Amino acid sequence: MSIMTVSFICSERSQLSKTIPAPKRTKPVLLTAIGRVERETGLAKDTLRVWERRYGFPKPLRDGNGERVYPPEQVEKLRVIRRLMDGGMRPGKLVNATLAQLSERFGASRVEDSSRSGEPSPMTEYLPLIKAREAGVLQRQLAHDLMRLGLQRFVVDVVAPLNVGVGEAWTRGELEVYEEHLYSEQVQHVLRQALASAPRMTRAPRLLLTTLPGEQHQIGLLMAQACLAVEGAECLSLGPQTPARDIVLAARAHRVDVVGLSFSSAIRLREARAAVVDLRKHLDRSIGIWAGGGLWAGMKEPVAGVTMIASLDAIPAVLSQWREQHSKAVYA
Amino acid sequence: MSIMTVSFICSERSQLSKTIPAPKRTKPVLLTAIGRVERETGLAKDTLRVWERRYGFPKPLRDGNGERVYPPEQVEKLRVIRRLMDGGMRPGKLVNATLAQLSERFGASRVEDSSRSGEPSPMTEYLPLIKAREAGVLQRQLAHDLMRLGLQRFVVDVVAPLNVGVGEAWTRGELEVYEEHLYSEQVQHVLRQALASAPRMTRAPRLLLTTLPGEQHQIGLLMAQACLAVEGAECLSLGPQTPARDIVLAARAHRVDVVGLSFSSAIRLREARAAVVDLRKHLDRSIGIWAGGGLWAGMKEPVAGVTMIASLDAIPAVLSQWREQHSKAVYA
DNA sequence: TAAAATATTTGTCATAGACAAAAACTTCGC
DNA sequence: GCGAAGTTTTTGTCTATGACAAATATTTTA
Repeated sequence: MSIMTVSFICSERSQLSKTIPAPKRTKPVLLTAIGRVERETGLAKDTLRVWERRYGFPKPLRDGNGERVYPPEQVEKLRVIRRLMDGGMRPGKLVNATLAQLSERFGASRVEDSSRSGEPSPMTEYLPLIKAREAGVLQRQLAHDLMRLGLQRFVVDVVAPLNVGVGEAWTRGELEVYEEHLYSEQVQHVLRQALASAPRMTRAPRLLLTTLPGEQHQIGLLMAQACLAVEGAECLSLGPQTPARDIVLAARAHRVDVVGLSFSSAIRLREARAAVVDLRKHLDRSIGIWAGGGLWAGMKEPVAGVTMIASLDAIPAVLSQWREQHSKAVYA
Repeated sequence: MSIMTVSFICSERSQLSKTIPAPKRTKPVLLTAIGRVERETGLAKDTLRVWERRYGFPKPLRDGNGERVYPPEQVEKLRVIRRLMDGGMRPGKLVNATLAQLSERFGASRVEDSSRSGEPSPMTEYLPLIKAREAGVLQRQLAHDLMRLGLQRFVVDVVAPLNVGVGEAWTRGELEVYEEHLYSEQVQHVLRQALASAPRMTRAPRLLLTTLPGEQHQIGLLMAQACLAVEGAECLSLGPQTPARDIVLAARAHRVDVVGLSFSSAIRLREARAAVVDLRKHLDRSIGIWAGGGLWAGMKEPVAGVTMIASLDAIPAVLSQWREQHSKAVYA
């Protein structure tokens, strides 16, 4: 699954493309099997079954083989519940509410951030652009801010708060998934372009950047890469979702000084902690681990041998600290 | 899970970064719970349990609660089996072989492609660069070929065969996962830069590009975007893994003419087919669906109302056919 | 030799019970 | 009233075994 075998090549010319013109008619009621519901909602099969047992929802129909088939309303409600849970609510209070009642709760998520009207948040400027579905305008505005502020400030003052804001807006039900996808794609585009034109540094430390399996979000990675590049660190990105074993192999092969990992808030703190602890066990002691992402701010007990970086702001300090500690041993 | 809540911001300055210097010592035998094995190997929990029951492998230890804990050798063997299965072999023949025996079978995958020495395949040129772990050199070589050939030919003649070759080399055990990750990252980088400098077209058809949930590979998407951009089609990419429901919403909101989906060979044909059929049911009839990816070449029965594009070569033809069919109705 | 029929392999789904970690709630001491 | 400590509830994930249908392999038939 994690490996690419994209093959756009095939031998027979006659089969390169085929279309059948007439779309066939099917009955309008579309039922979804449990496997697909899992993929669509992100709720594990076990969870769906145990909810049914405990709360009586979802209550799927059964097909000829006694297998669950979920009508679209239930899938939709599950999707909404999932959203609210990502915002911190608990399923027991949600499953027996009607869709209308659930919608009311969207506003209940923390709204204080955007209403703190003192400083003009990037959200007030960008949210309309995202909602207006103007990809071109959005991208130009981002590029403009990048030019105006420089890469470092652009990432810290614009992109980072925007990510938080977009995530919150989504939790409140103000943004569709596809709007968030589109936003994400535009930001990535601008960041990658900026990184391409940044001069390639070869100063220590050498960093290997990636995310662990399950963490799909590339933006955190790109933001970190940008901040590190500005400070002159040599970055090597593997993209998202590298298995721990391969991180260890890659770190050795490329002789990096530090492995940098990015975590979004979509991952639960406990799992993230366990994964980092695991990596620390396997990775050579001489290689540092820097774990970045806002979720670490909420952690009580730090992990031994791992530097938690809860804010991009902290990157320069961490970098110079590393350089100070290693300057005597290596260069002096 | 599919939503970004990356938050690199936190309120307390004092907690922005924290390190504990001394890595604690733990016993060297590391056991893995079934959930993590699923994530690491891509084999579903149900599958792991049913293999244990049927074939006697894997045979995990049990912890205090009677839960399975897998020693690293077994996880490693599962990883190898998974690889060989991706190459078309069946688990029943593999699980009871030793690791050494399994390694022998790597060569059994199709090798004819690379050995067809008549034409100089891009693989012969690039594989050493990937193995040499020279990210910079690799990227420069790609950029050079891009300049030399132009975007269209670069994608069709270099990137596409390279993807196939890298996938096959990985199946044969010649490439590590992290080498493939690194390759993928460099290619993406070059493609995105090329796309950025390509002029923005506004000719019909308007396309919405994305992949379905479960399909993570962005390269196919980028290659398609490149080929379409060259032909002047207006592309809007949502990035990977947009749920079907959100594709429908986005297609309506952005008033696109066609939804383009990319599929890598990592996904099974049957599942891909089912997903496309499902999308066709939900999407407005007036909006076309183009499904790209080599796996379609092996399909017997096409899906009604969906254009299967098994090769990037075919994109220009499909485009001009679309334009011909729609020129009378819209522009004349 | 190709197509059709049969057999095997294989992944996924079902049931229901159990348990531990996290969250929520209660009590206690200051 | 407030924070720490203890108790209860909630919740996700795990266990076990049985079943079945789709995919693949094998044999039989034309």
